[in-house]
Amino acid sequence: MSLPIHRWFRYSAGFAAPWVEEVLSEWYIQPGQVVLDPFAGSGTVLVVCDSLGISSVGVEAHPLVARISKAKLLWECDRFRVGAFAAEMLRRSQGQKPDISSYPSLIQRSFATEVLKTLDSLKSAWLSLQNSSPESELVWLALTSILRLASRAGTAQWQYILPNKTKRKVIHPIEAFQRQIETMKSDIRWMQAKAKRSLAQVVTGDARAFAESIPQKIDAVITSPPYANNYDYADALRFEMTFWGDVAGWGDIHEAVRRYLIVSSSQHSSRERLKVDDLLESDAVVPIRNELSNVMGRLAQVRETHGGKKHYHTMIGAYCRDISLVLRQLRLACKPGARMCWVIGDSAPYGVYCPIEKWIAQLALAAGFKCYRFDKLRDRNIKWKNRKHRVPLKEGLLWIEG
DNA sequence: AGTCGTGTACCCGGGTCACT
DNA sequence: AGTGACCCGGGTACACGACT
Repeated sequence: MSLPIHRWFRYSAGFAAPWVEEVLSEWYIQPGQVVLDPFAGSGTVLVVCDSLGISSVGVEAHPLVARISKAKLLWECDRFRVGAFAAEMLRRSQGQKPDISSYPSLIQRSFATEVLKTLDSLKSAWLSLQNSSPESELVWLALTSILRLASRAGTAQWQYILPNKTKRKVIHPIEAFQRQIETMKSDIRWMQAKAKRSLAQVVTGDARAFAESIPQKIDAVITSPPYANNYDYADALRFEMTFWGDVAGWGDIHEAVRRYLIVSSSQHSSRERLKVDDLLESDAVVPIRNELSNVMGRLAQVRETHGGKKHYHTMIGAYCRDISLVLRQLRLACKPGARMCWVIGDSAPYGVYCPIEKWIAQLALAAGFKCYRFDKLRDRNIKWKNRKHRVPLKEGLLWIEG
């Protein structure tokens, strides 16, 4: 998070930019070739590619995350215009009459009254100035990125907002905003010294159905899908989306975000009332049907012994189905002989082990890729004493070719 | 050089309430 | 009283930087 441009928005996902650079170098990816990330997130792969003069495409289903990555790729703009836009916005915010009464309780509870008034004035000023220019979007990003710094609410592990917990270090919104603008101006200058223009394209779309929307044929893929049962990505930016009025409460999140994401959380599968039989009948899961059916059956049994009745049994089925659909899209989008690197982790909801890397590999072969190799990076589920089960988990790199 | 505050791709749910 | 959707986290340990 300390690298230029990458630091414009803290998003709890992804991999390190230097590692992406290493992989591209190992593969001898050259300018003229095209790199794809179907789970682009805040755009780390795309920013690295830009810095190397390599064309890239990112697909991101989360509308706000996609907007953030698009903004990060506006680094070729005039940094003085960014500064001028921000200055005008600050000036105009002075004259605003803030009205914070209509903010949902999540926002009300997360900020001191005066802080929220200041943020509301900044927001109103931005809304009155906004246009389609790069500086408009970059200043939007600046304001979006400082919301948590200015919030008194605790940021839980994995960046869930905990409005009932408070944190000590709260930065004044104006100060945070100005600092962010300066950082962005400085990073724009840094990047413009490295590269002439952005060669990246972000598609706000569903990874399960993107192939038709990108004209280029892909040489290489670097990506990391959501891990099964690791995190509800639709919840990740609920705080920011609520501030901007994109959603009013938890209930809107599914409609606004989650239904576009691949199924990886029980919140998703329970909301969609998925059926075991429908999932197992999907031809996308044929290559792993026996083992998947076995695991789903065990999960369905085990859940009866738990109080919460989480829908892990359908979650895992839908996860495999969706990953399979993504792999098919990748086969359509990639050139023959393309290389892929997937950063993946396995999972064991209710202690029932799901061999995710094995399943993804088998689904990749069925989708038409030729071969694979898995390199374990580290063990997981070893760190805590209070973990719910003792099933060893891991994270690693799945290299796929063909 | 200790202490404190804070964040971390931890891994995993449960509580509650409206509605049958 | 049973169910499930919505809402909101738990409990833990370690690294690291800021502050005594």
